[in-house]
Amino acid sequence: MGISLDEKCHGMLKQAQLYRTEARVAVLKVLFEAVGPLRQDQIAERLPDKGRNKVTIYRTLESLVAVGLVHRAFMQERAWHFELAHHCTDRQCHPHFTCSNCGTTHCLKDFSMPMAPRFYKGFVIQHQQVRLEGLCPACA
Amino acid sequence: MGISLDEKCHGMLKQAQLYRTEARVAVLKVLFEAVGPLRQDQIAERLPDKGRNKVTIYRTLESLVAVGLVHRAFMQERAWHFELAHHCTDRQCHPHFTCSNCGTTHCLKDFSMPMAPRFYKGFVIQHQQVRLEGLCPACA
DNA sequence: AAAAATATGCAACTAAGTTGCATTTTCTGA
DNA sequence: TCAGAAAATGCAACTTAGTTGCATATTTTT
Repeated sequence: MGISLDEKCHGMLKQAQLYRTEARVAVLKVLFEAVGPLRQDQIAERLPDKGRNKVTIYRTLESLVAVGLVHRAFMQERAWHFELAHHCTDRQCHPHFTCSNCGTTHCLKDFSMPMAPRFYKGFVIQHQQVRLEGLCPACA
Repeated sequence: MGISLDEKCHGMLKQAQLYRTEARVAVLKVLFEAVGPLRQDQIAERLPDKGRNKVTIYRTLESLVAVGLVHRAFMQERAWHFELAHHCTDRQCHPHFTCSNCGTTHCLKDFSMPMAPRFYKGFVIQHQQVRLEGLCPACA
């Protein structure tokens, strides 16, 4: 048996040299359990402390993004979506798949998208992000 | 010598069965001349009629998006960015490149990104969108 | 040229996110 | 182990990006 989710979150915060606050641990745990990127309000409703102020949640996310533990995912919906960065490499974030039928978004964590070349007409390509659309297994 | 930009825009609107209004023609022309996706306010300031209401611009863009002449681009920013759809195929929008140094975004119109497979673990992949980051020719 | 269809502008509104500031919590080191 | 420094939290007020309802104006159709 490995370490608990709590311990894992504590370790991540320690390593990032961030204060271990209730809000940070709780937000990390929510993101660990999510199947796809979440908005602030979706995170809020999954938090144990229901009355948590939205400013705190935004600032918590901001601090986690700043140290690279969390990413802001695509924003096709007018709101930021947050997710753990642990399945992303330096050169590529894991791709996201959005079902055009049911609308849900999945992280394709173990899918490896072909990479763009490193150079193109004077552009130096360092990082790529991919968004896929189609039908999810449930709707296909 | 080919047809003028005006005539081109008129033709596009006719084909899409949209009324040919000053706002639509002007917005299309702005998008034709842009080097990358633009926000509503960036479009507004490039319009000949400076006092054009933002609601009109949004509704104009909405109608152009509805008929497929314009796309909302895949960007990492809080505001929507619009661009002509004429370099996109059914399976893929042309990729966007954002320079991490100067911040400008370029449409890589003739760049052909490798495609994702059509099927993956039960997902049917119909469309892909790619965002690249790195250094643009001017900053590299 | 009149009627029908559609687009425009205004004011007021909403959703998502941000800022300033006073208070509370977390960490550090004597 | 506790005092003080550093950082996080909550509140209220604000900003930005986009939307809605409705009266008026423009475009197309007949």
